[in-house]
This record gives sequence, C-alpha cells and structure tokens, in this order.
Amino acid sequence: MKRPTIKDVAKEASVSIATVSRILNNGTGYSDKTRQHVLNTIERLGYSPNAIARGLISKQSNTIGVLFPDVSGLISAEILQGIEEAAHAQEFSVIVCKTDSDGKKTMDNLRLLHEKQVEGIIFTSQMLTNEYASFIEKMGVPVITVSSYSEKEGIPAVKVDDEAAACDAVRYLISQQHTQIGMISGPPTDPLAGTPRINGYKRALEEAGIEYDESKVAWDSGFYFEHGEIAFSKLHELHPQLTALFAASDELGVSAISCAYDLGLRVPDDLSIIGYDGTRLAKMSNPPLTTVSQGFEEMGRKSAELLFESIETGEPSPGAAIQHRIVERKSVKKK
Amino acid sequence: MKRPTIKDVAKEASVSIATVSRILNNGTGYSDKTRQHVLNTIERLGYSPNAIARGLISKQSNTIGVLFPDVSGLISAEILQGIEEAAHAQEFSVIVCKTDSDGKKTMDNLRLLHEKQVEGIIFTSQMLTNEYASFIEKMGVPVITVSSYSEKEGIPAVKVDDEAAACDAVRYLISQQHTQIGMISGPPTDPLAGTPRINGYKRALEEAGIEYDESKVAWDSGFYFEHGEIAFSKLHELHPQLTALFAASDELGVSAISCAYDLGLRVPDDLSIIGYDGTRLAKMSNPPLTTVSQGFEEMGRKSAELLFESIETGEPSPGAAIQHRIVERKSVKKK
DNA sequence: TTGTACGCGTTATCAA
DNA sequence: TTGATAACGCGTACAA
Repeated sequence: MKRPTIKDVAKEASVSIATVSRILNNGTGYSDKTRQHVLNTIERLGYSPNAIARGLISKQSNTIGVLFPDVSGLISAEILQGIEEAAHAQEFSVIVCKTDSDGKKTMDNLRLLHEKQVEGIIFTSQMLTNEYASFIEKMGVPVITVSSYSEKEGIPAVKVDDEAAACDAVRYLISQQHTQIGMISGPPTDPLAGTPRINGYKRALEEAGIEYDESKVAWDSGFYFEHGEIAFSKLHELHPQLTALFAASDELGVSAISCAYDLGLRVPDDLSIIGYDGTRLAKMSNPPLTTVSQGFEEMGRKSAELLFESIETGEPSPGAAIQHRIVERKSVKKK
Repeated sequence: MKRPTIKDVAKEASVSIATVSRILNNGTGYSDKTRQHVLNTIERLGYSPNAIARGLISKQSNTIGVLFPDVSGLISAEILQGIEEAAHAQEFSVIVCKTDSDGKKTMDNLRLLHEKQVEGIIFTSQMLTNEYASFIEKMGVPVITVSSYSEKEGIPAVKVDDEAAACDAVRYLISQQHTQIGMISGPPTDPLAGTPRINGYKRALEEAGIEYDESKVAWDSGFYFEHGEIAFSKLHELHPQLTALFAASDELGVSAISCAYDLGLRVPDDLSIIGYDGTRLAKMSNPPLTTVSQGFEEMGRKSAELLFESIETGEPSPGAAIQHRIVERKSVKKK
C-alpha cells in the first residue's frame, strides 16, 4: 500500500494526470463536475502532492537553511523562533544546522544545504569568512547574516551596532554617577562580540573624561556563564573598588551577580551591573538584570523577511540596522 | 550560468551520464583513468548532485521533521541540539516547526512535512492527539515523542517518569527534614507536566506520613517565569509558614527565588526550593537552583537515534525511559 | 569498461 | 474542457 501518486488519482477518477494537476494548482480549464469528482477521489485515496517531484521541475525547494554555531542557548532559540515564524508565513521550511564554530562542519553543512537546493541561507552568530561567502556565491542563493560579521564586503547583515550599543550601556552607567567602571568580556580579539563592545566601553569612558584603563576589562575565553566566573574574579582581584560593571553578555552579567553575591557585595548597592543581549535570562536573574537588548526574535524575523524578499526579487538585500535599547531593571543603582 | 547537472559533466568529460553516476556513487565499473578525468571535470565545473532529483528516484529525503510548541525556550533549544547532533551523524537534515500548541498549525505542519517527504517525525513537549497520530500513521513514517505524551497507545516515547521524578524531588526535601512543603505548578490538568508532578508530590508526602493539603499546591496558567510570580504569591499568602517548595519547572523555581527575595525571605535559610528540568538556567540563578534534571539534550539525541533505527529497520521503536537525577546546588538547606 | 534508455512524480506545452 | 507527452536531474537495468 504505497503512497498514492497523481497517476493513481487520475486512473481512479478516469481522467488524465494533466487534469488532476490543473485542479490541484487551481489552474483553469475543467468543468465543475470533474473538479468535484477528482477532489473526491483525492480525498478518498488520501493523496497529497510530492513536494520533491514538484521541486524538481519548479526548481523551488521552499526551504531555507539556518546555521548556528550552537543551538542550545537562548540566543539561538530566540533568533530561530523569529525565523520560523517568518518562514511559516511564506510557506517555507527551515533546516537548522549546527556548526560548532568549526570550519569543516560549516562547509559540510553548506554543501549539504546546496545539495538540498535551499533557496537562501541565514548565517548567525559566526563570522562569514571569505571561504564561506564564495561558496555561497557559487551556490547562487542569497545569504544574510544575523548578529554576525562578514569578512567580505557587501554581504547583507541584520545586526545592532555593537560599539554604539556598548557605548550606550556604559553611558547609562555614567549617567548614574558611576566613574569606577569595569568590564567583563569574552576574547577582545573576537570581531563579533569582543572588539566592538570593548571599543564602545572605551569610547563612553573617554567621552566622559574618564581615563581608560586596560586592566579594568577582564576576560575569559567566551561569553557564557562559566566564563563570567573567571573573568569576574580576575577583575575583582585587581580592582575591588569598582562600583559598576558592564558585562558583554547577559550570561556574563548574571554570572557577575552570582559572584558579587558570593563575595558579600550587594547588587546594585555595592556594585551596579549592566548586561548585554536582552534575552529572557536577564529578567529571570535576582536581582533582574538591567541590560541592553538586541531583540533577537525580531532580528530573526527581520532577517528571514529580507531573505524572502531577496529570493523573490533576485536582488541582494540591503540588510537592516537594528536599534538596541536599554531595558532598565534592578541591577543598576539609580541616583 | 545555471547550476551544472550530471549531463553537463558527462558532456564535458565526453562520457555518458551513467559513468558519472557510477563514479559519484562509488559504484563499480570504470577505469581509474576515466575516474580521474571525470572527478576533475566535476571539480572544474563545480558540480554537486541534486538531492531533490536523487530523492525522487531513491524515495529518500534524508530529512526528519521536529515539532515544538515553542522554540524560543531553553528546553526546546537543548532538545534540538541533541537531535541535530544525532541527525548530522547520519547525514540527515532536520526541519523545525513551531506549533504554538495550536491544533491547526500542528496539522498544517504535519501536512507540509508529509509533502516534503520527511522520513520520520519527532514530536516534543506537546500531547500527540489521536488526530495527529492517525495522520502520521497514514504518512507511513515513524514518530517518536520527546518529553511528551500520546493519547494513543503504542507510540514510542523518550521521557522521564514525571511522577517518580517529582516524588524524588519532594523526598529529597523531606530527607533534609522539611515537613512544611508547598508546590507551585502550571495547570493541574496538564497531562504532561501538571498532573503527574503533582501526583509525585502527593505520593512523597503520603509516604512520609505528611498530610497532603491541596491548598499547598498553587498554580497559574503555565510553567514560565511570569507564571511563577503569580503562583508563588498565591501560595505565600495562604501558607507563609512553608519552609520548602517544589517548583514544577526551573523557571518557576527561579521565579520563586526572586519572589522570596523580594519578601525578605532568604533562600535556602528561610525557604528551600527545588526546581524541575535541569536546564542551564538552574545553574545561573542566585543562589544556584537545586533541581531534578531531565537531561534534555540527551533526550533529544536519544530520540533521534531511535527514530533513525526505526527508519532503517522499519520496526517501530520501543522508546526509552530516561533516568532523572537530582542535581544538588544551593537552593536547599542541608541538614 | 561503457553507453542507452526508462522511470521516479510533477508541471507545462501542445493538440485535440 | 481535456489528454498526450516532453521535460526536470538522477539511478540503474540492460545492452554493447
């Protein structure tokens, strides 16, 4: 008892497959009577069209691919949520791939997506290298990066201006009368989340006439909670007098809250902390984390919408600059 | 400049498409010389096979579909991570769908997956109704549920025994000399995460000879952080004397920590709290949340592995019972 | 060792 | 209003 094909329907209904096809694709040219008849036998046989066969001839897979370095975190989840919603609205499916920030796996996934004839690619939270970019260019489908960065010029991106956002975060701290401000971060050499945020921190300080002291930005190998513990302890050892802290991610910020608590420092009374990202995590910490929000779900949705535009028009997308905003909660002491 | 097909390669290399095909599928029957020649022109033309055409003839899409009620949370993310890893190992792609726990959307997605010829389906965190089950049965592909529940008998599942796990959580509280134990939950009528966990709570109490008092389990409409605030305040109003609390999710647990703090209660000194789920969130709270872990990533991986077995053998999977375990952190006062 | 030709399930272009 | 039939890109039995 195989899956019925259009042929089976045609035979059963004693019409040609062409007629069935027309009825299926609300084409024109058939009587209402045959239409009803065919629709009935379709129902009776439980027929449903084969998108693979359809895709072969139409050259459309109605599928896009999304690459994440890691899918298990909140950032990926929120981005994906936005993408899925936009895709569903266009009757597209989304294939998710995890790259582990690993070059080989990334290329593997790209090749796979190419073979599966995806019509567009969303590249998230990971640098789009020249190698990847030129491969995708050969694929001949549009790409867009989300919360990411491209080696090559002219690749559309959906992202916030990290330096400006970081700068605003620190300005906010300064506006609350803080002058002793430290920072914890991931690797300063990270071109996505490291360098620009540190530069923003620096800029805000200089604007305010506060001397920038490199030793006040402590970092570890990443932006997760676990890294925060290490970075924070480095910082606190060197500069116990700090009254405010800019954390380059929400996880780092939450981690700092925990560390501060363990050291007997009260947040925000003894130490004010502002995070970065605006994930759900921030509102769940104790105290709730003031943070600068990127709006990941919205970024996901936006990126998918732009990608679909690009798929339809054939024109490359201009990308979109996303506005960050500061979400005030309770981890910064208000003056 | 279209995408080159096997025909182009054949023409360019002056061989037949059959030969190219054989070489591609490491079949047998060609000289080393032609092999090299063909491989070279493939490289030169940048040819890559079309999985859609291939799938049409082989009747294999090398794709599975995963349904989530909501993809933006940590639970989904962790499950998906496990699934993706297992799928990648089998050279399968995974299509994610969001259902919003909405019957129509779920059926829409199921239909779409059917048309796209997915070879299996993973159903997560949402009841598999008879309607869904019979549709999938008609599809003729294996299903497996993760952290979920099926109306129909005989559907393989990967899940922990919620009642037993909840019972263990409360036993743990009792083992730390607690007798005044409350619970916050989502809807008691929820067959996935509501009823069984409340039953576990009840059982542990009865085992220990502690009287079960219905008014000590407070709930709101869901298991998220926001719901916890409401449930907790209901509970605290009625029973301010409680010394311990079982929260039916990590988010509820973390929410309780925040609420307790706001009321001036110290955790764990004045109030011990144990959560449920074992997501990354639990370790990031302040204090870190003791919880009973389900191991979502592992569940995701396991479910995918079982699904692939089922796809290969054609036999329905037996499913798998996952062991929960209590992860001790700092939200429960140790005696 | 290699090539020809058919079929997978559809859509689309012709004629009828 | 309908029905043959040629594609789409590929795998494979069969013939050479």
